[in-house]
Amino acid sequence: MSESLDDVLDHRTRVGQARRQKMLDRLIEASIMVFAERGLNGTVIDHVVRCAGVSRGTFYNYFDTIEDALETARIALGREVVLLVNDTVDAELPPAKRVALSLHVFIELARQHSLLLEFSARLGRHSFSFGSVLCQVEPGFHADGVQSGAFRDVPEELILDMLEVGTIAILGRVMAGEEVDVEAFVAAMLRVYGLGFEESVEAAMRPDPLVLPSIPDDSLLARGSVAWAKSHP
Amino acid sequence: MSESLDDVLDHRTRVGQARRQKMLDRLIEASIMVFAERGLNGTVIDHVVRCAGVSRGTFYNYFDTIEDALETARIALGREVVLLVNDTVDAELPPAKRVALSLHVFIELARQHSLLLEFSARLGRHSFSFGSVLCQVEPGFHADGVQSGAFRDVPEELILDMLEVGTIAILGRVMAGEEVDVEAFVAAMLRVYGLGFEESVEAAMRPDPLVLPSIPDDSLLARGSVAWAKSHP
Amino acid sequence: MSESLDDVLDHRTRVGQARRQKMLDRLIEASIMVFAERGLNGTVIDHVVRCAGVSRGTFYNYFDTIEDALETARIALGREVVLLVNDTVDAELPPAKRVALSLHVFIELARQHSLLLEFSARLGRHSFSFGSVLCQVEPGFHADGVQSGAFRDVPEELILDMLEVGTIAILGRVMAGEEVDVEAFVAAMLRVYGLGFEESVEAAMRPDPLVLPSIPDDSLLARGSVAWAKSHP
Amino acid sequence: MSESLDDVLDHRTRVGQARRQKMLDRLIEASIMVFAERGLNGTVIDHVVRCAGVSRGTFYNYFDTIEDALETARIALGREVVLLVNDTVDAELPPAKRVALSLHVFIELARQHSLLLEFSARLGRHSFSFGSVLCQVEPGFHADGVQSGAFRDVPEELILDMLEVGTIAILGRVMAGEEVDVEAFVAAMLRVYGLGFEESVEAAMRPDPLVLPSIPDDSLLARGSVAWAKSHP
DNA sequence: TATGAATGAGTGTTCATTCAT
DNA sequence: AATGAATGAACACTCATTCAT
Repeated sequence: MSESLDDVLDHRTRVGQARRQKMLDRLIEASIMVFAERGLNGTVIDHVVRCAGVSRGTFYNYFDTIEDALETARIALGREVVLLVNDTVDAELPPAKRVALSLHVFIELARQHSLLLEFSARLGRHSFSFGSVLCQVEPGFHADGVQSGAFRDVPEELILDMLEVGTIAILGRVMAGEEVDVEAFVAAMLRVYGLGFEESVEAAMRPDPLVLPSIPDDSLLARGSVAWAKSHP
Repeated sequence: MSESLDDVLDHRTRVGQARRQKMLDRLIEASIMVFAERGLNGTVIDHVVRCAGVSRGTFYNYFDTIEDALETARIALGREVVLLVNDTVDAELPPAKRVALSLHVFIELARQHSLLLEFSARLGRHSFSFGSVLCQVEPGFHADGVQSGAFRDVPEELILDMLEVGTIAILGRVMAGEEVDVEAFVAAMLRVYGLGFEESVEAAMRPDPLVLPSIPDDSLLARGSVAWAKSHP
Repeated sequence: MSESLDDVLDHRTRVGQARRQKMLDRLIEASIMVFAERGLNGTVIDHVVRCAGVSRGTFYNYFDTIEDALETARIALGREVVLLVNDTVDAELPPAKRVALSLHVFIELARQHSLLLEFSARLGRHSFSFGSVLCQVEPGFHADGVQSGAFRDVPEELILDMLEVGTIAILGRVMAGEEVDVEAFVAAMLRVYGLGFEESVEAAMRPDPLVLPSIPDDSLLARGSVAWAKSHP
Repeated sequence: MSESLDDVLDHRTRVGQARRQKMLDRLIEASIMVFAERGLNGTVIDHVVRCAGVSRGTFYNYFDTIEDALETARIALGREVVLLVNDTVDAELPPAKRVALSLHVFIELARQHSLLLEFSARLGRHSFSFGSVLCQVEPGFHADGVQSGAFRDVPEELILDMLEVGTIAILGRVMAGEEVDVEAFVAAMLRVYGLGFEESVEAAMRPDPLVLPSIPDDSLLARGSVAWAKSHP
């Protein structure tokens, strides 16, 4: 019936932290949108705070620099994407199929969410990259593939580099509205892994239908896409 | 013994044009150096004019914006590199060998001229790219390769994209001082073209000794490297 | 056995006041330390509250502005120093001796407590001053000295000015780590009072040993010095 | 009848330098006025540029920081004052008389030019000081005085300190509109030098009439005073 | 054509102050 | 009374661009 002092303090602490987290989310969401729209060198702190509808000073309560905001945003968005891709790709598939499917899912995800597409394409290596997504989804994956004979012995950092910059290049073309032969790209990536031509083409085929992960309503991607749609009619 | 008025005017015009060209060269050289050092977003007009030893106003007599200066600089430097690579690579070699050799020459050229290395690696796709070098060296090359069966039928823009961003990624690692397995990279690129693994490894081997083009003393690369060496001891 | 309502309220009031006083002391101590460290224009409210380990808002419950905090701090510290000096200087000594001894004690006190030294030297006339110390220790002292023939008839505010700014200048040199001839300074001050050269030199001699006041453990100076020592190793 | 290229360049150079010097003077004059009005911590770059009627950017073409502007201003104004005082004080006078006269002239100068008064009083030791004026007017002066027996052997830095902070204190009172006994102050300063009381009083007497230096119309002091008068009716 | 001073919009950063909890 | 997040005015500094000489 009556609260102790501790209860009160605890309550305050909890409420305070929740509010803080909420503001942080708001800023992150705004950062993602602005960076997606204007790229790394086109966005300034003012854009972010205006998009978030908060004051200049508030930004500095959460970040030190605009790069810091980007860093935080890309980590948050990257984590979500990793989980989504992870949910979709069956761990039992053979390595080449898994790489191919991951790529297809990631690219299709970007196709369907311009927010993600523009964020990735415009920030390039300053965004989280498909390479890092793959690494986080399955560390040790490349070594296993080599050992099982699915892949050839190609330096891992070379593969990750090519996956990363290759995906960025593809997304750039998608963003530009070009027709893109995604299967050809995926096949090329598999050949970087060491697959032969026919194998690569075979494994790169896109499943039909391509099953996409379901996106929680309160995810950055969902909320961001809604806001994005409003401002990009 | 005496000159006509026309002669005089003509002489003046010629002298004027020569002076203008000289100033332009000076600004281009300065631009290359500054962009190589500070990248796209780190360089401002002041850096260029101070490096060239001219006044602010002069810059605007030759360029509209700093991006304009970069554009001019990359075209000039790109043209030189195209010629150099062209000089070195024997047009009689089989297609895969020619791609491989071009890549080796280009990368080695960059290795030996930090100016070129840093310009390419730091500017990335804002620099001229290896892809465009290859296109200019031999347009129609890819189609011929496909027709002759040397390459498989892979979309040309995909290949050029991968060559471009792949080379940039490799140069980035070289610039960072990392050990880079260039042959593995070249082989991967050849597999993008559709070669099988063994063929790709075979064709990607770097000739020993690798013959580099001789660089004219009055080229941008030569003059720039000298100036570069002075300021980067 | 049971308390009346009045008793309860009274108790609450007393407890509340004690708590308030405690917080005030904490803020004053923090203010002294921060101002000693960063001077008048280098310190902002945040420094004080962080040093005191309280929240921003609390500051405003006790002070209106940062200058207000300084004012309160200097008065509190000034009062302590006055008492300390007063304790040490024998009221029976002849006037010149008393001035000289006060100066020696004050300067030595500052020498031994960097907190006091830096607070005084860095804040200058925004600190409490030796002049005001003397005034509070013995009002009417100057007039008495003149009447008794110990001092000449020199405008009192002139003397206080010179004592104040002179002491600050000396402390500045001490803080800077210079060798300072304190006796020469004291003699000069006595000559401002009107003493002849030889007299001034004679009266300015520092007693050996110089007896310093004992500093209560719960004084600002003692507590501040302990905290100061922790943060200035 | 015709100019050579060299002549043209030379002319341009001279014109350019003259213009630059003029703008510098304008900024210095504005700096002096603003600092005199608002003190060290009250003035910001905007005040100076608005007072000078130029743009923000222009300030940075001449100074790095506001402190830099102050430094430049104090040196310029200090130099003028040194010359003025120097012009007035007869080098043949005995040392004590010279010190006394210098002080009288300086203080009277400040009295008659509020610009100088407020600049000195408000900036305190951040202004040029009387001590430094004296040093520049006659280096070696103190040592000579000691050797000739006019002064006693008192540490020179002590004397300069006292002259400096003492003069500032006096000017502060003058600025505040108080009645100030300047002769008593001068006498006190002479006693710091080691003079006996009667000698000090005798030598400190202000000549009547006190001859002041004539101030050139294009001096900072003259121009500044005119501008000052306009804005301080 | 070359010069370089002047401009001012744009941006980052600080910090006193308010206020809901 | 204590907290600390939010605010926004104030200020420093940069840099592309213009223009008189």
